[in-house]
Amino acid sequence: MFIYFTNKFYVIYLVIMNTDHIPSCLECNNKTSLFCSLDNEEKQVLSQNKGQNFYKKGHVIFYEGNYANGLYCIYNGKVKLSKLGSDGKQQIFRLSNNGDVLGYRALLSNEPYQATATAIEDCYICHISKDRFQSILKENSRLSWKTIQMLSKDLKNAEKNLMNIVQKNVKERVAEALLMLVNTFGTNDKDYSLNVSLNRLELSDLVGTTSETIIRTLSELKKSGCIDLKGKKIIVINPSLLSQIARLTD
Amino acid sequence: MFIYFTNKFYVIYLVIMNTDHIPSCLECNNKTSLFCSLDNEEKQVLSQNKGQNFYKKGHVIFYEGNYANGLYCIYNGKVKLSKLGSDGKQQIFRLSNNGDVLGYRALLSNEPYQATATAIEDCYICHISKDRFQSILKENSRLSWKTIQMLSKDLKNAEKNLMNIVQKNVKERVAEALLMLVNTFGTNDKDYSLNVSLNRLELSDLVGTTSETIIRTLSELKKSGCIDLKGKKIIVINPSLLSQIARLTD
DNA sequence: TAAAATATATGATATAGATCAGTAAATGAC
DNA sequence: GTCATTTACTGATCTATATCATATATTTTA
Repeated sequence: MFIYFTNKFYVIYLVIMNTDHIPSCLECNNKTSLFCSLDNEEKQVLSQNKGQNFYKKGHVIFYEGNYANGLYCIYNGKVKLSKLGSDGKQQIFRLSNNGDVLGYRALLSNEPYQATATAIEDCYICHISKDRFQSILKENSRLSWKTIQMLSKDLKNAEKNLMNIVQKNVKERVAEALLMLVNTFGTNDKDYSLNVSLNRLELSDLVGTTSETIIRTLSELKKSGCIDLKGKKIIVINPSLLSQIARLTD
Repeated sequence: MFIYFTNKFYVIYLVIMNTDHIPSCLECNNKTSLFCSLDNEEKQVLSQNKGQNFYKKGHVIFYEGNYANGLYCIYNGKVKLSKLGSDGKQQIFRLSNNGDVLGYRALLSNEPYQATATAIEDCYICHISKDRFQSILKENSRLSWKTIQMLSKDLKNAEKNLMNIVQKNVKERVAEALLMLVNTFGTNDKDYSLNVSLNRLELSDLVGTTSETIIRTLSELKKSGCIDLKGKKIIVINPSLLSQIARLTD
């Protein structure tokens, strides 16, 4: 249950999936998590002292510069990881979904978070204590292996992003980002629109440009028949044309 | 011994540090390598079937797109890791020095190399077989831990690079790159010039710009008294001014 | 519902840095 | 030492995209 105050009224959100209902790691239904390879006993250990929190859309899970005392694991929801530049402009590094783990890089290298994690929709997120994670990590070679795999994947993506931003123009990058969003979050069953709510500013933070340029580029892509725009909603009509524009096919 | 052919003559390079002289991992004098935490027995295992090769400046150690069947470890020398964009322009991701490990990301995630490794000076590089590395990795939690640390560090750098390229202008990026080069490779004892030989094109590939722009920026930095230029050699005179220009102090 | 606030869209202008073109200097061949 | 090749440098344009300004549409508040 979540109480939300406006100026004169207060509204009680009665959310169907309450934090009380987040199960132990043993019963977690996310099938792609870092911890899926653990056996029941280890999952039990991991679950001890597990924190479970609700984050409303727009709220911050952790801030750049703070120190990690644990690991976040998204039970349900979507999160953006971004870093604020000295000129106030954000850069989004990664978007995370159900089952994804947050803040592990900082925890592993024992440094402050170098990015801020913000809920881009209402989220239920578990918090696993540093000690429990590290004790399992030291003993369990499957978990270290999975951690290594996860880091490798993220490193590869980070290098690919760098490459893209240097070598591709905005239109190509936007096209690629849209395809990534479809891949990561899928589309709405009813109107086939992208299943993430990112506004134009956030899209520009993801692509590394400005909101005006994103807007112009989106309408250009609409004209060429790749996508359709219904208000802030984006519908990918022709993914193969998009991937051609993104130069993913050569 | 290395034989080098020119048009009409052939020259015999008699190199003082011959490949025959690369010791087993047990006697390796690199103190910062990934494998330093291993005990003698494990180092012995690692050394079995170890390949040892000489790479002349400019020669390629492995190519983007090929599959890894092992791990490279620099005994002595300097290497650049770069990726070729579709327009023919390179991007340098990382520069490696004595004791550094190459190609582990591809090995760990069992994917083709996504970057090309090229010697930027004459190198002696060991090659450790995939099997031996992975068998030790599975058993030895200290090695997995160090691997995780290494990946975390690289991931952090990759994200920092992305941030820099989006948020900083060329002058700031050049200043930062020069400081990084001093940090990583140090300076020549005689003339205090940078202890790496990168030409202007390679510098531009590192910073993510063109050689003309690098040249203009270097001469600008020379005018403001940060650096001095002697031919292709670069001498950092005022590092604190450089780090101010790079906006590393705020 | 209307009013206010916020987000999206579009047009005009500015600019960092790429590209093109050519000269000068350094390096290497023999 | 001389010629040839490569690399460094300089100047003149050009262009993608940021920035500024303003209008329109959508969402939120009450």
